[in-house]
Amino acid sequence: MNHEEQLEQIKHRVSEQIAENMKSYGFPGTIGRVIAAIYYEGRALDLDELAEQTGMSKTRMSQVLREMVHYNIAEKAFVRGSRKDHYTVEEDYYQTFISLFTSNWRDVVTRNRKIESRIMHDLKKITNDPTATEEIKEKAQLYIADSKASMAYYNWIEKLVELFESQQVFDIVPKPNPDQEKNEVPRFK
Amino acid sequence: MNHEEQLEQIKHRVSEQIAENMKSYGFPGTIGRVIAAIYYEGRALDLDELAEQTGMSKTRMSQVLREMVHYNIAEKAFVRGSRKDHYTVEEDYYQTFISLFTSNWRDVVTRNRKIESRIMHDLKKITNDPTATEEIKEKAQLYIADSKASMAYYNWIEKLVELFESQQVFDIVPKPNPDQEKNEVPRFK
DNA sequence: AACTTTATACAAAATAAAGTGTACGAATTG
DNA sequence: CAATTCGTACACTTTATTTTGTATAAAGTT
Repeated sequence: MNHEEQLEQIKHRVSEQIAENMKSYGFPGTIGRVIAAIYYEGRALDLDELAEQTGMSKTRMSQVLREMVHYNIAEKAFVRGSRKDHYTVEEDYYQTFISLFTSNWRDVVTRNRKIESRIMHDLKKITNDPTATEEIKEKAQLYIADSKASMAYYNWIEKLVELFESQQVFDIVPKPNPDQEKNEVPRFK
Repeated sequence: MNHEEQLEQIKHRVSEQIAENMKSYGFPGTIGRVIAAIYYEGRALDLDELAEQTGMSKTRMSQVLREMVHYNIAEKAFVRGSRKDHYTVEEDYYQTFISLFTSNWRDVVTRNRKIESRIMHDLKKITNDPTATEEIKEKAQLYIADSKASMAYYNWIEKLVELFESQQVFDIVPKPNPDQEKNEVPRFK
């Protein structure tokens, strides 16, 4: 294996590594391959190019990029002279990490608040029902307390999301070595 | 549907809700059902009881509980007079949240450090190879910079894990309403 | 030591998720 | 306005994960 091939192979290993990380985080590995492809090309790619680079179908690219846009880790880039959609990805690792988790957590909070409020409604109907026994009402009261505690917990997650999204987290846990390492965002290629 | 049944149905909805959350976080939904079952019973349960409560096979319970112990969200509880394994779960939502993510992130950091160090080794071999062209060496040098940046990033994640595990995160994002809500840990049942 | 009881390894089945190919509608071009 | 290009909806296939059933090993009991 010559040097050129060795470097290609390393690109491939990095790509797979990122894919594995995405899987660990509960996202499709293909997201990782897309990130790597765009990183290494160093420019916005269109769906055909991405399909080519990742060895996936164009259909799949369409799906994955939509997911990535939803998670705020990719965005359409305007490329003059082409009517294809081109995509760039967030190039700051830290930001990608933050976006993945915060958008996920935010979705969870939204969903759970809806469910909790419906449950709370049903429980209150029981505690206000004159035909319900004392025993039942007591139990319902306990569940109401649980539900309130859950709501408080979702508020906490929301606050946590804000800590990350506001970048305040970097005041608490600073990015390492801002002088020894390059100060700019790490870029591939 | 009578009141008793309504309360049962709410338990079931909460159970499914937690299951969905686990799926969102990239973990099997069954973990959520186990948490709910033990919460609602209010005591350590054995594998047979858990299988019964969650409607899963005993085999699956064995697997899931092992996973949960690995993620630090369940532990074996000693129950005198029984030789079955009994399990309790972490009852503090916040702690469960923290454990799930930190153990996951920690695994990612460990795995990636190993891979990066192997990649770094291969790249250094190229930069030190007298038969390699200048162009190749330059490219390798760029990849080395990338790899260093990645390492720094994994250090950051590790620090983030420490922020959560040390409970310091609660100094930054406090648990809400420590007086209005009950001060103790929320408990089901 | 034979008999239970319990947990889990292993293979197979069921379910869920990822990925593909065709087809169609919207936008663009000639 | 016919022809082309592009993205994606939809139905389908493939692959991966979850879950089960059987079999076995380890530990406890008689």
